[in-house]
Parts: sequence; structure tokens; C-alpha cells
Amino acid sequence: MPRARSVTRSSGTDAIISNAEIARVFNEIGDMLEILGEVVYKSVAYRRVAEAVERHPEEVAVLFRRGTPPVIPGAGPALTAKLAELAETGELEYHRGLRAQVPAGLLEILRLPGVGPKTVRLVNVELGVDSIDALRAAAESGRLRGLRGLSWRTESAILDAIGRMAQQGERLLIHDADALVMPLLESLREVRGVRRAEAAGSLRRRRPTIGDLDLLVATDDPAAVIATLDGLQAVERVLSAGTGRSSVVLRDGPRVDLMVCPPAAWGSHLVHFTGSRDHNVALRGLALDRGWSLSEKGFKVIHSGELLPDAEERDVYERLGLEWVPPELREADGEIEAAGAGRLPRLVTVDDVRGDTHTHSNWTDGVDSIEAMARAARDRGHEYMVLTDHSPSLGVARGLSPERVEQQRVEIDRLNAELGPFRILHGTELEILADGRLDYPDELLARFEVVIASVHTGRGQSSEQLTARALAAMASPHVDVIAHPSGRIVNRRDPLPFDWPRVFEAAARTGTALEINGSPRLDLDDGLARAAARAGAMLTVSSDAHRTEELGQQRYAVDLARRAWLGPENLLATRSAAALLERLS
DNA sequence: GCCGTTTTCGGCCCGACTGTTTTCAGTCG
Repeated sequence: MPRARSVTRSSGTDAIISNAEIARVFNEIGDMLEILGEVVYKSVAYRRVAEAVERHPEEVAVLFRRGTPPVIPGAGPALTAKLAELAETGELEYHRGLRAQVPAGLLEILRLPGVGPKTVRLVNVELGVDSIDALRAAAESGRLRGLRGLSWRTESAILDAIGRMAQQGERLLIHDADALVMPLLESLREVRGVRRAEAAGSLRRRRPTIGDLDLLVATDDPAAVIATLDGLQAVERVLSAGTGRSSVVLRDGPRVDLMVCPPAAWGSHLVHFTGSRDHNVALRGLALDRGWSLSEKGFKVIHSGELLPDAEERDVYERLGLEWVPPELREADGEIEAAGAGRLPRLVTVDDVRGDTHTHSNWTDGVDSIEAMARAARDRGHEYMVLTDHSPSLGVARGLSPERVEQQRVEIDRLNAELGPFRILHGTELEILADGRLDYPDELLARFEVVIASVHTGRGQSSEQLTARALAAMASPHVDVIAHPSGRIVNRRDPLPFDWPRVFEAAARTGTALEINGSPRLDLDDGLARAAARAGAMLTVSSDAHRTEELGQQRYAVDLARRAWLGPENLLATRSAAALLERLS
């Protein structure tokens, strides 16, 4: 699976290594140590720090250079020294040394499902295999089956995995995962004996991208459920099937892991298969403190072996002295402590949302008319919709001239008279030009009810230049929201290298809200959104819909807001139209 | 490699399934 390309930084003369690049180096070290047969906990340590660095809201290398190194959880003396070396020089001697020992092709082989470090090492040492191509050749010529522990069966499984890796690519966007899972769950819920069926795993935690789909079913008849899944039209083939679980590959790509459980143990199973892994590890730690071991089957009293199954998730958390933790927060990032102290936030829900703060129509690059968009928004239960068609510089989107803006205002007035009390608020998605100027004159900007500003061009600029543009836009009294602030598109464009602490500080100071965009941009992501709120910035959730069906995308922005620990008070879109305009005036 | 109301060593979550095995290692979630 290809990792996102790291972002090249070009601030000043001296390139600074990005968090993404540091994470890549550390993850690679973890892989190489595994192949070399090191104790796994060493690899785990590198990967844990990689993840912490990747999620860090500030540029870790910058902090090291400034002499204010951040506290990275899981980094002791050895790994902190390596972080410092990477920050200062952009390179790591230890990493270079490992690369000399481990051919790059072996890291690719390690990514194959079903192939672990032991097998990688085996084929490398015994057959000299050092790339996917060499592995394929060895398997095709039947040389793998001679090795200890491998047979023709493994050989064909490996060829299979290579073929699948070549055709599938990146992780599945949550929008697509939802669409695939819904019909599967419906089919399973119809099976005789099924009490409950839900998606678990990263989909239930509402992560922006999903690797495998995890389904959990509570039933009195496990065999019937597994047989039903294996026989579905959507299923291309069955990878494995036991008495309690089944793995299949869908025709549309992803792998589905189905687990079945007795209804009386639904709670512990759902906790277990929702994860994250680190969250589960923390729960098990708390269980051990109480003399229990925790698995999907429930708590087991260690000294007696007695099993205590739980039918509801709440019961599992309660035994550990915790509030129930919403799935979106289960990332081992402070939620356990908060749940123990009874201080989990009241997260925003879709029902809290009263309007959509970013929509388009066929006046620029949208598909549907303003009226169709407005009616669809009203049908969704919204009280208002901010129409934010593009400003002129975005030529590809046929941005509106000042004259067209005036005509659009007339049209909106007409529709508002007809659709009330629902309201269309007249807004614009305003280009922040490459030199930091805004795309409409102040007199025109003053006439919009809502101005959201965004960067679409000049993406190659340095962190310094990009940050200056964002700050210049926020300094305008007319700019209310920065739309899709990082410029990322999931699986397609990396986020731009803004100086986030400065952006967040300016947003808080000027009262400019930052958008969480629910289109496949998913931008801000949850990590940045959480950091923004901590810095005192206001945020909003919006769909960026270009057609009526896309209004539903706002739900994914709400998902991200929840992952960012946000409540309704953190967001503009949870306010009434009157309260929104009051705050922006 | 990290970490400590089991602190400076010896742990590090727990179980299912597969494949190649006569009791288990490897992989995965």
C-alpha cells in the first residue's frame, strides 16, 4: 500500500524535515528491525513514536531546532536522540545503516497480506529473494515449496496476494466504505437468528480512510450468518472461514472481516473489534489492575477463570470505572483518562447542525440550481444554507463577476420569499490570491452575508508564503471562514505546509472560523481541528456540496469534528441563521 | 526501546485461524 508522499518543505535556505517524513523513516526502521529478527517491542516503539510525530500539530523538527523539543509520548532517550538528529540534519545514520542491511524490496514484500517478517527473512536468506518480482518468479517456478514451513498452498497464496496488491491501491475513503457496508449489513440483519449487526473497526471510529471493513453480528446461529456472507453477490471470494469468523474479498475491492458472537457477549465483542488497538491495550491494562484479563469474550477473573460477558459496551466500560467512550475518541489520545474522571466532552451530533456553511450551485461549478440545492437542504432539516459560489479568479469554476454576484442576490431574494422560513444566505467562496490579496474589492465583500476564503492556487509556495496568505485573509474584517484550510484531498493531495500554530492563533484572535469540509477533502483533519479548538479557534462543518446529493457529505465533517473532541459550541453550523449572522457582523 | 502505586529489570493484550504440523509457528486484528 503506497504511503502518502511526504511534503517537501522549502522555507528559507535550509529544508526542514516534515512530520510525515520523520514518521516514514521511523516506520521503515520498525519494519527493518522486524525483518532482522529484533524483539518486536523495539519495532513497536519506533512505530508508536512515528504515529505520535505524524499527529503532532506542530512541526517537530522546527521545535527541536528552536531548542524547545516537544514531549513525544513513547520516546525515551534513544529515540529522542534520533529525532534530534533527523531534525538537525534531515538524515539518520542508524536508518542508513539498516538500509544497507535490508534491501528496499523486502519492505515491499512485508506489506503483502499473509506475509510476515519471518517469511520475508526466510525467502531472502534461502533463495536470495529481495523484491516482489523475484518473489513472484520464485513462486511461479515452484521454489518456495521446498522451504521449511511452506508448501504449494502458501506459494499460490503469495502469488494471489501479489496480484491483489497490484490491482488495489490506496485505503478506502470513508464515503465509499459507508456505501459498501450498508447493503452488507442489511443482508446480514435478515438472516434468521441475527439480533444485531454493525460495522466495527476504523469505520465505526469514523476514520477518514479505511483499510479492511469489520462487521460484527450477534446471533444464535453463527453458521447461517457466515454462509450468507460467503454467498453474497458482492463477494468475490472467501479468504478464510472458521466457526466464529469469516474473511472475504468484495468485487469492489476491500476485504471484509466478519465476526459473530452470542448476544450476551455483544458489548465486549463490539469494544474489542472497534478498537483502536491502542485503546484496547489501555483497557486491558486497567482490567489487569483489577485482577481480570479482558478479551472479546469479556472479562475473565484471573484467579478463578470465571468469565464475565457483557451484553452492552457501557457495561464493559463501567466495570473499569469509565464512562462509555464514543467510538470516535477511541484512539488512546487522552480519552481513557477523561472517561475515568467523568470529563468526556459532549460531542456534536448531526442533529445539532442547523445549517450548511459551504455549498455551490450551477452559477459556478455546481450541477444543480440554487433552488434545487435550497429545497434539498430544507428537506434535510436545515434552517439555512450558505450559498458560496466561486469568485472570478478561479477560472476553471467560472467564478462570478461582480455583476453576476448582484444578479445572484436578486435570485436569492426571490427564492427566500418563496422558501421561508428557510433561508439562503448569500455568501462567496473567495480566492486568496497568490500574493495574499483577495479576489473581490472590499465594497463588494461587505455586501455578502458570509465570506469563506480559500487557497486553490500557488500550492507550490513555501510555508512562510502560504502562512502569510492565510494571515492576510484572516486580517480582513470581511472574511468569516477559511475553507478547507490545509488544501488536502484524501489519497490525492497532501496538506500544504502551513505554520499551523500561527494560523490557529490568528484565527482565534480575529474570530475567523476554520472549516471542516465533509467532501473527500476531509479538511481540516481531526488532528488539526482539535489543535485549532485548543488554540481557541472557532470551527464549522460543511458539505461543500456541488449537487443536491452531496449535501449529505456534511455528515463526514461532523464525524471529523467528533474525532476532534468538538461539541456544538465549537461550531458555527450549529447556530441559528440569526445567531450566525450576529456573530459574523 | 520504553517504563514503573508490581520502578532500574522484566515485563510489554489476547485470541482465532491457517498451514504444515504430530504439538506448533506465523500472521492478523
